[in-house]
Amino acid sequence: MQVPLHRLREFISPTAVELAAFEKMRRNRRKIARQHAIRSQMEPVDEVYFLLEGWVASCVDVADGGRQIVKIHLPGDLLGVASMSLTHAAETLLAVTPVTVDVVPLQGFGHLFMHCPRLAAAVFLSTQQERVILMDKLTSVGRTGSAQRVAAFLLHIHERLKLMDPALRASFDLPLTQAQLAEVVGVTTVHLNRTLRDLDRSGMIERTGHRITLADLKGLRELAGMPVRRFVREPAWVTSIGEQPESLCA
Amino acid sequence: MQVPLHRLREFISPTAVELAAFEKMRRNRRKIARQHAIRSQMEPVDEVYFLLEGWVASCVDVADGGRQIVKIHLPGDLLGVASMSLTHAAETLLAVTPVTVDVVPLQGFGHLFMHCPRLAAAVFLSTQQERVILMDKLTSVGRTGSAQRVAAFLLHIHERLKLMDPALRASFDLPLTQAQLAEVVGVTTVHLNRTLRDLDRSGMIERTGHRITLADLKGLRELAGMPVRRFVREPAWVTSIGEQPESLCA
DNA sequence: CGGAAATTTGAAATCGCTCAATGATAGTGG
DNA sequence: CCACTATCATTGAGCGATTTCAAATTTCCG
Repeated sequence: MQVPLHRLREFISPTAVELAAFEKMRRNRRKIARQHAIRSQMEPVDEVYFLLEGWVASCVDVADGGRQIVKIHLPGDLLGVASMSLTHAAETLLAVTPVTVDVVPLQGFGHLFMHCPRLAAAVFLSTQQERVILMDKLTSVGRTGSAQRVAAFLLHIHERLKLMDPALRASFDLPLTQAQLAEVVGVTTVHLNRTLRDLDRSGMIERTGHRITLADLKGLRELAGMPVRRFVREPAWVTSIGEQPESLCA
Repeated sequence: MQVPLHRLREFISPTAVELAAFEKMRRNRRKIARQHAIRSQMEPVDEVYFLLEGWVASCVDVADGGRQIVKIHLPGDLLGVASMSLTHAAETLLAVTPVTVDVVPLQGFGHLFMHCPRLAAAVFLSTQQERVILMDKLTSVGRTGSAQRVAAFLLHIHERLKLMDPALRASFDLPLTQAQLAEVVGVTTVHLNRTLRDLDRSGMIERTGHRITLADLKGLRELAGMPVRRFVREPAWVTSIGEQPESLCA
């Protein structure tokens, strides 16, 4: 299987040794059927997951029975990392499509983090990126209407799919049900449906089954109104240990 | 000045050497007047900030002129860390009260991160905690009404103030204007005002100027409907380097 | 082919927004 | 210390966006 390592290479260029260490961290492979949970909210946290194939929704339940999808994960993502700060998982990891993950025991992750500073920095930067994405999402949901939220989400997913496949055009498969899409953007299923219809009729998107075409990228970006984010590459502070051998806190 | 280090001690118990290294990281002290920006959105990122005194709002602007407050920072917080993944800042750091910060150059932060693995792990866990808080916030804003959101926010701030001062009772000063509170919970100023009035009339909170009393904690928690989060202490994977001397990725 | 899940539409009710105006409060300079 | 001014808090009324409830249609899967 082709291992999707593009997320690992997004902020630094790992050495062969580092890549090998990362590979060694992955343990049992696990396959999960569509609509099944990889790990449920409130379960004790003792592992994270490396997503090889499929789409995963990260869901937070609320008392009144509803739930919010706070993140759609694509291959290459590490799942469940935020819950490492908790004794019990913050989120349910739900397989939106058939999914393949590698299980990463916390011990393995921790060992890597403590002994491979550049990889630790790469993971750290990746999670700060997730934080920025969450901030933008919160802004989108808190301050804009449903059409703008849908536009923002479609553009976001499109960007991330392009990171996996730079040849990707304006069309892509969106394997989410409308109910799930509604949970992502924070509206009702009914209202989401109408919003999609309106975007379709206005010519900004086209739909054929679960295939979406972003027909008017510029218009969608204007509509969404979200700031453009440019991520860093190899920031100066991520030094190789060789450059500064002595440890401050041994 | 009393340095608020409770956030640093939340996940691990730092050694004297580690504390000293953390102290050395802080540089110029800077004072910022109420309603002034510490650092504005879109500015190049070359430092983060350690908040000593005062409250800071982390704001994301949208194209239509509105903005979302994605985080209220209290003393002890590191500000601007999420933007380390970007070339230009994601958020404006706005002083809600008169504020004192220490400037931390990225180089200094990076040096600490690369050479003090346990401190790096502590900072990492702190930022994963922030991610969980953002996920919960997104859920609150995406799936619940204004009264529930206000309840969730007040409870959250109350918890965090108690972390600073364990003796704190049900009353506290909330130095935010209603306009800012509205930007926090994602509603209009007008609607926020009515929501506060309703919570007040229903007896769940009391207000005297900027002093808030959470008169019915249980009722507020039930109303907010957010899951309870318990954070880890000294997780097993955070080892001292002495225990595992050889580096995997030197 | 049959049944379940997903999509789509209508109509009425509710929540939150906009616009507009009035009171209260706090900070500032004389 | 007071007057002045700007900011902040509060309320009303009407409008618009979104939800809720209910039902019909389509698609998907076994």
